[in-house]
Amino acid sequence: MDVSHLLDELNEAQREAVTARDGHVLVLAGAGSGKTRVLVHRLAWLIQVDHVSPLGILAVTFTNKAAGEMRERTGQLLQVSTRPLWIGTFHGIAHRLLRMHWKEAGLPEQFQILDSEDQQRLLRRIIRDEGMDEAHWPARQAQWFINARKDEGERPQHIEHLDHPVTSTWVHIYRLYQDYCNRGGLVDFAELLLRAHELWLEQPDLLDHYRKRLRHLLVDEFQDTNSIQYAWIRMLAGSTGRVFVVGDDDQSIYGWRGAKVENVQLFGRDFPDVMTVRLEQNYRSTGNILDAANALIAHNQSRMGKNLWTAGESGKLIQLYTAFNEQDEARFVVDQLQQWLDSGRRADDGAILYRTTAQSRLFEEYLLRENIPYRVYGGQRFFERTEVKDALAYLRLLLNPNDDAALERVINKPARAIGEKTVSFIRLQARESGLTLWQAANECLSQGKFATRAGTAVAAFIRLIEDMRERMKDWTLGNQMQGAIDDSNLAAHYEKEPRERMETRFENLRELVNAADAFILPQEDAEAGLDELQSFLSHAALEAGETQGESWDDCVQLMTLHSAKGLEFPLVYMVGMEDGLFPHQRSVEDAAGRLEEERRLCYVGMTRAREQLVLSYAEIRRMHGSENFCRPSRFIDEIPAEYLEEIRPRTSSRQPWVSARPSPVRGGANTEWPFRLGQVVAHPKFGEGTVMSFEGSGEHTRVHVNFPAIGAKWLVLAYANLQAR
DNA sequence: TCCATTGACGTTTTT
DNA sequence: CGTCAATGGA
Repeated sequence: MDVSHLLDELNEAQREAVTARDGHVLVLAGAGSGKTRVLVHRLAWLIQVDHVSPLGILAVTFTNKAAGEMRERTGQLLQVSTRPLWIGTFHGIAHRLLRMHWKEAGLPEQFQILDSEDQQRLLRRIIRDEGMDEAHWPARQAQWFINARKDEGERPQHIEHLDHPVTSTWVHIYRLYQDYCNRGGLVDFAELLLRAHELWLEQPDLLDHYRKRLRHLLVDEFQDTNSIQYAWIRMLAGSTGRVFVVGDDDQSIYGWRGAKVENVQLFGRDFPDVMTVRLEQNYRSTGNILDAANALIAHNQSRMGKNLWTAGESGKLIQLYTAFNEQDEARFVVDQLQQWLDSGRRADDGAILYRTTAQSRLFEEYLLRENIPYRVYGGQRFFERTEVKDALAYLRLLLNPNDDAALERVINKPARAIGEKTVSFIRLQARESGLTLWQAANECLSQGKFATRAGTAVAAFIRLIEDMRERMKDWTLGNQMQGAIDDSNLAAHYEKEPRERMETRFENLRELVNAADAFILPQEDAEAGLDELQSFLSHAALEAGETQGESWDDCVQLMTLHSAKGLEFPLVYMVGMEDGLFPHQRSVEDAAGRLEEERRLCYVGMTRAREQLVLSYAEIRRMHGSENFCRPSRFIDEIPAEYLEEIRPRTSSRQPWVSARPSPVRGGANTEWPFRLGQVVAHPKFGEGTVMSFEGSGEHTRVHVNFPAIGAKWLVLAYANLQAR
């Protein structure tokens, strides 16, 4: 068979990976080195050359977008249907397994997926019911604890150090929460993975079946896998499966949410005969950008090592702008973008990348003022909107009235005289008898435990749900959706809101009905035994949809560095390049490789740029209400000067502060600061440290000093007794 | 039950 | 400074 069309468009390293004959393959794919291309060609190669049945291949990604792209491009390349191929996200695949084997997994058939908002609300509820102080035991932290444990594959009984009072409290909450979920048939995101893993652990026959069927496993973004995902892959592979993973340890930026870069190294140890292929030729950026990025990332100690190169030109130098303050920074970026547009380039060629979401505000303001169209990534997704989740909660109750999360959400929405008092009474009953809220409410009714008015209201709600279920059981999904919105009279609830808000809500509800109308039960969901409604609800949870229906075309792109991963733009601004902001203070303080992860984030940002990269930082930034004197990011210092071109602010003579680069900032006209930023000072107790910033004035002046031994500390200048060195 | 004021807090995000 | 959630008076 002629396979030249599969190989022609690949370079040597890519070809080596795609055509690997046996064993496992680890592809270390640098930024812009054609990672997706390799994955897609590998799929095609397996099918067309090795004649592997598409049914025997599983390809896993992290995001729905990546999964869709892989399926799409594979279809284009192969010119055959990709439907039999199992391509999906870890969560999507775990979900499908659990649907097919709900009995073996110990789940009710109508189990529902809990998104993180649902999860947090449920936890807040539990913590309150326990009579615990929410300020001391925030639901957010409980959520973090539980998900982190689940990501490590741990159940409450597996967690040690129960003698530690804080840990044991969280374990207690974990246990209560899991009981709630089990009673109501609720599965959170982490639980999907953990259950899927346990399913195989406890059902060797089932595992064996899948091992025999799925001989080829492909994993995208391997550096982002967490412990349970890695364990899941290992288990499925067994000793017969062949695993092909693609990743880049230098682009691992999700350690804080459980990703384990170590898995990249572990892979070579845990799997025998791993062939490692490095993709280092970059097809995206200019030489200068790549050289600068290489130099930066070389400062990381723990890496597998890689050096990007390009056959293209070295291109323009990286521009560095020292802004007077954050307004000046925004003004500079927006002015330059305007020039870019004036020169005939497109707005969506440009991207502004920042470390924290809050930074977008000022740029939006200036872009708006200059009438430059822009789009902010992130933010709320369609299926996460309040009104959408409210309407879906009614449908969830039709399927599974024991869904406490859904019931809590809508039992009094719109107001139907079931106030906090009645609800907490039901909760108490449920807790005492180990029932779900729905069961407890029915119980209370039949035993006449409610006061007359409350009883009538609760009975009416129960009847509402049961009538809906009865009436709508044969309706189309779209009609069910519309019916649920109408019968519940949700509109009454939003009508009390401000006009504009109400209108958006109604608009979104109409869109929801449209989405339900247009929904086609996917074949794979049908195979897993789902009906339309179940499938629709699962989709709503697993792929929350586009951020906005907003027009996508020709807008400047604003996003965090994290969300920029995987994207590319001709013109990239990395703004707020200041120590404390980027790298973020929290990452500098916590030890344990956090700084290296920040550096990787910087590397990710730089390698998004195709033609021109612009870095900027502000000398003074207002944060949390007070002015901060900033030091340029250490990452700027790590980029060799030969790749940088400094752009001076307009008229430097008018400025009260001298630029921090190359010489450090000086107190200038202000004599209140006896030290320079970056100066080494000595503290009687903490030893020597570096001055990072000042805050406040007069006797309130505080100074931020980084002590190598103990970390960074804020000191009140008047008391600290610091000596210059 | 509702809006308005107050207060706490202040990385990163997908599923 | 700006946001969000919780509290409390009408």
